[in-house]
Amino acid sequence: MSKEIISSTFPSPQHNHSECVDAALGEAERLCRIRDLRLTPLRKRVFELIWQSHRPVTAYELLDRLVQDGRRAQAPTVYRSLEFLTECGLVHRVESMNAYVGCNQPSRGHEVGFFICEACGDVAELADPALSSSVTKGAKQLGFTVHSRLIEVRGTCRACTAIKTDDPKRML
Amino acid sequence: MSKEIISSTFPSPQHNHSECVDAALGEAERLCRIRDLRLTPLRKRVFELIWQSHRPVTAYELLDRLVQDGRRAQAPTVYRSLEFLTECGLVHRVESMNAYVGCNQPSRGHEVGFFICEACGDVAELADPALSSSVTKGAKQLGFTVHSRLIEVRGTCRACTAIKTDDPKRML
DNA sequence: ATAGTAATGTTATAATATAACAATTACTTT
DNA sequence: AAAGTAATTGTTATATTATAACATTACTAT
Ligand SMILES: [Zn+2]
Ligand SMILES: [Zn+2]
Ligand SMILES: [Zn+2]
Ligand SMILES: [Zn+2]
Repeated sequence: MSKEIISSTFPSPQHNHSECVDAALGEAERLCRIRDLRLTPLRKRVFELIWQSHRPVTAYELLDRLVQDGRRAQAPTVYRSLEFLTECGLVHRVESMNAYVGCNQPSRGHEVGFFICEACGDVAELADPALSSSVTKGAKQLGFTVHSRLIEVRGTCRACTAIKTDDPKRML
Repeated sequence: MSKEIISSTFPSPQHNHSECVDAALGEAERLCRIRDLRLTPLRKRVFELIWQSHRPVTAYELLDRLVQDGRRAQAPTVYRSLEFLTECGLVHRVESMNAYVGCNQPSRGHEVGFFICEACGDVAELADPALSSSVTKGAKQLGFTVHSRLIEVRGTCRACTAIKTDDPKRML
């Protein structure tokens, strides 16, 4: 049984995003139930806000939206929720952006890489064993024991390559 | 002619670091001369400070040292020098640490990955075509055009694995 | 109900980074 | 050399990202 390449493709521009949100929320609730983790209303709301798009969102953007909700939120509120969500694997931090994006396959423990479109800002997540093993091989040369990997690739997604016009959803 | 794996090994704990500094400085001056870039006294000093170890150093640590030198430096002074040094490839930014480390092979354009020892803090740089091509392959699956890659691997270097004692140079 | 734990609220501040404009220095042209 | 120009650095202020510390509230378990 060969290892599988698990990838979230980039969402097509016309896709029905509410399905993404529903799926992510359902999966999050299921996982938290199984693992006996508490997806409180606040944490759930932060998770929903992160899933409002496939673009990473910053902590302070989330804070603004919580305040718009009518909550009396402050920075620590957001950072605590983000800590919870990233620790249980529901959300990933994109280091090169200081921002957070929903995980597409939280139920599988995986070494992910991110592909970040510089035209539309969307991120796809790729768990490719070949990529992991390349890292491991590189490490071996150095006599280095790998604990964790961070891979963030910047470029242009298929859709944005297709529309060569200057009408991206957002410039980074 | 097969592509070469270019790697800076982790420095041995007893290595003569002043040789690293001399080599880096010499190379920096050579490159700047060739490319007609201005390695001013300030920039050179920042570069030297970065090379005081193989550990990434933050902008504000550099600022402190400049002030210790007797300069009237402020944050923008440091960030401007860092911008110059990173843009001409003499220094790399380690995104996951908000810190900066000297480049070991600035004369070659390369897609580098960083291996960061969590025990001693030292960083090695690896330019492995196999790693780059794994990224490219992953991208191809997604229909993604790669502009740049960021790879930061955390773990334990050979020396720190060897000394299982709790006497690392520095804990991260 | 009461005690204990986890989560959230609240205030303050640390750490990282940049904008804007002034002064100085270095380079070019005369 | 002097003047003009561009690049660099100085300076002040502020934006952005993140955490520490302690108070309060909500949930659990006896
Ligand atoms: Zn979607
Ligand atoms: Zn795109
Ligand atoms: Zn050295
Ligand atoms: Zn080490």
